[in-house]
Amino acid sequence: MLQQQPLTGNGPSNGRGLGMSGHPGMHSLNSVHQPSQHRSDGDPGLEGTENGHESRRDIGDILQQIMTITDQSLDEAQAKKHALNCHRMKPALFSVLCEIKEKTGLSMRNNQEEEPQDPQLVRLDNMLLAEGVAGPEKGGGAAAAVSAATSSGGMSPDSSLEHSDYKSKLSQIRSIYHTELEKYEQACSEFTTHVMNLLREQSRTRPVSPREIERMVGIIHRKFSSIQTQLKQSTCEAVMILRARFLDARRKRRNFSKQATEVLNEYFYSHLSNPYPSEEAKEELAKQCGITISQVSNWFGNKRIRYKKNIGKFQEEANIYAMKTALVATQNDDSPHTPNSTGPTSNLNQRSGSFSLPGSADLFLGGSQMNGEQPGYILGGQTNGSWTGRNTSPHAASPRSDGSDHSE
DNA sequence: TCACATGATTTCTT
DNA sequence: AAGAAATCATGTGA
Repeated sequence: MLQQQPLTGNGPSNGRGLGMSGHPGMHSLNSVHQPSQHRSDGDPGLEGTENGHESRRDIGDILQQIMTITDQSLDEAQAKKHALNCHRMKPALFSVLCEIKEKTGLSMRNNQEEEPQDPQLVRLDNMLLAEGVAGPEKGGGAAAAVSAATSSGGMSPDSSLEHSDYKSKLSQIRSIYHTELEKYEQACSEFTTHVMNLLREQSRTRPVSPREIERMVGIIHRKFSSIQTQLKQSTCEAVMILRARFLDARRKRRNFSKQATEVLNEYFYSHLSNPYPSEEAKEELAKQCGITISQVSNWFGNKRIRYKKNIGKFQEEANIYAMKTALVATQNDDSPHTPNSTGPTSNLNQRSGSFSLPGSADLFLGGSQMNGEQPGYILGGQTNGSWTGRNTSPHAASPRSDGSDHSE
């Protein structure tokens, strides 16, 4: 480690002090602490004279006063400050400080670099904007979240309640955020003004450039903006929690509408030999039922497994849908010019092309009661009561795609 | 409150 | 990756 230089010394090569030549009082300033050194360097200066002693005492006093100014009461300090301002040595001190500043100023200038905008802050800002917390009052994330949530399960009657609850909570967060932000901004500007006033006042006794004031303002703003970042962070967290809760609430199981279940059941029972809707059919069903494709898939998955597990239980339901579809088909037969306009499944039938009309083997459920026994004819050739011949793709090997699936 | 229905999720199989 | 099967969690009606 380097040996620290004695604070009071000029240093081995710094006999010139801090470039104080030309200022009559400066030699004395140095000599306050090191009179013996100065006396021996042959510089006549002011030493040894009455005047010199007096000046030395003056400067010493001034420095002493400056050093102890923080220990004094405000009134006392104010008085001292006034005295200092009026002191005859003040201009000298001021110009010394100017010179020192000139020398040290270079390093300060290098610190003026504009900091790039904090990416985290940018992210937070973007998020708050997207969530509708920052920026314009309406629309934005609230609507987006609501639509995202509702798209996965259709709009149930009470969803509007939850929706408004979400919105009110979000606007609560929003108002708190804006209040706090305003408070911070106000505090920031108050503090900035205060500091600027202080610096302006100080500029009477020490050199304070406008640029320096500007720099100080920048520092204050950065400090306050870090507080604002924290506020933004907390707000984002609150929004995330609210949103998660809202979406969780939406995720709660909700029975599909009667009409949706009917559409799905009609498809299921009219394709009983191969109840595996294609992607296209799923899409169409989803559209008709106001649910998502994955919900259609879930429904068919559940239906297949539950049907298979307890065919007897579903027999009645199967018959009802078979009759229904048969009725629709009969009506279609009666009015051949509007063949696809009657039932919910007509579109699907048309779409898939091979889906059958009345008399389809799928619909031939017969009147005989199954008593819970496995109805082989319902399940077509898969007499083990399972469609799980998944070695053939359900879609590709659609039983009626070749018109041969009439055996049930 | 309970049993059952039902939509969703998870794990495993093909 | 799609589907089967098991399971979970909630809705619903008695």
